[in-house]
Amino acid sequence: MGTWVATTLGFDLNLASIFFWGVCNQRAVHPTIMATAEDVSDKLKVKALEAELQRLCKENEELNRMVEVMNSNCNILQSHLKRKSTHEMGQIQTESWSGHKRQACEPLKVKASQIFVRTDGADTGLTVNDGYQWRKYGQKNTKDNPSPRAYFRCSTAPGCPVKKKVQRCIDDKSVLMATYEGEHTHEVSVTNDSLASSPQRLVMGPTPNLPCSVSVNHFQPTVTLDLTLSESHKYVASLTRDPNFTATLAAAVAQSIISPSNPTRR
DNA sequence: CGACTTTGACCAGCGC
DNA sequence: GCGCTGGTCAAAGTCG
Repeated sequence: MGTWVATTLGFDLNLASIFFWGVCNQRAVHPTIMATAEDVSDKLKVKALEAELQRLCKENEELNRMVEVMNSNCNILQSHLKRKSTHEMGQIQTESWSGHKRQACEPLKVKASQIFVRTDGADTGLTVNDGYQWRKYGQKNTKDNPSPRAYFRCSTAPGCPVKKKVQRCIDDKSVLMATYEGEHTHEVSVTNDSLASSPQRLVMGPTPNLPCSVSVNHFQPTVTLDLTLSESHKYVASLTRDPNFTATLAAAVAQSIISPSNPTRR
C-alpha cells in the first residue's frame, strides 16, 4: 500500500519540485539580471515573486513531508492488515475443519477494532485523543513488545463497558496502537476544543471519531489515515477539500485492501 | 478533596 | 500440577 500515495501524488509533486527547482536555479545563475534592473516597480515585483517562490517551495516541502507520513501510515496499515488477514483466514479454516458450523463466508462478529495514531516522536505517553474520556486502570509489560501496554476504561458515561488497550507499535515507536473492545452506550463527547487539540486527521470511511483506524473486521474494512503534521493544517485541509484527491485516495485505499499482494506496490 | 495515575499483587486461561 | 502470560484490582501517590 505504501507507494500508492506516491503514485497518486508523486507525479504532480515532482512536477512542482522541478518547476520550483528550475526557478530557483535560474535566479542563482543570473543574479545580475535583477541587480541591474532600474525600475522600482520591477524590483517590487521581483521581491513579491521571491516571497511567493519561498512560500511555494515551503509548501512543496510540506506536501512532500505529508506524502512521507502517509506512506509510513500506509505501510503500517498494510502490514497490520496482512497479519490480521493471515491470522483470521487461518482461524476460519481451523474452525471449519474442526466441525464448527460457521460458514467461511459468514462475516465475523468482531467487537474489537484497532486504530493507529502517529504521535510526536518525543511523546512517551500512551494517550489517544479519540473524543472519549478514559480512565487508566492498569499497565503491563508484554512479551512481544518492549513498550508497556496501558489499559483504559471509558469514563465518559457511568456504566459504559468499552475498554481499550494502548501500546506503541513495535515497528514504529512513534505510532500508538489502540485496541477498542465493546460498544459505547452513549454519544461521543467530542468538543471543539478536543478536536482542535487533537492531531490533524484525514478521515475516510464510516468511523469519523477515530483518528486512524483499521477495523479488524476484514469483510468490511475501515481505513482512516492520520495526517499528524502540526505545521501543515492548511495543506491537509486544502487536500481534504479537493474532491479529486479524496476520490483518488479512497479508490487507492479500497484497491489496496482488495488486493493486498499487488506486486506494483511496495 | 475528588478524580486520576501508578504499580505491585492477584487471578484466570492456556500450554506443557 | 506448574509456570507463563495477559488482564484486572486496589492501595498509595499525584495533581488541580
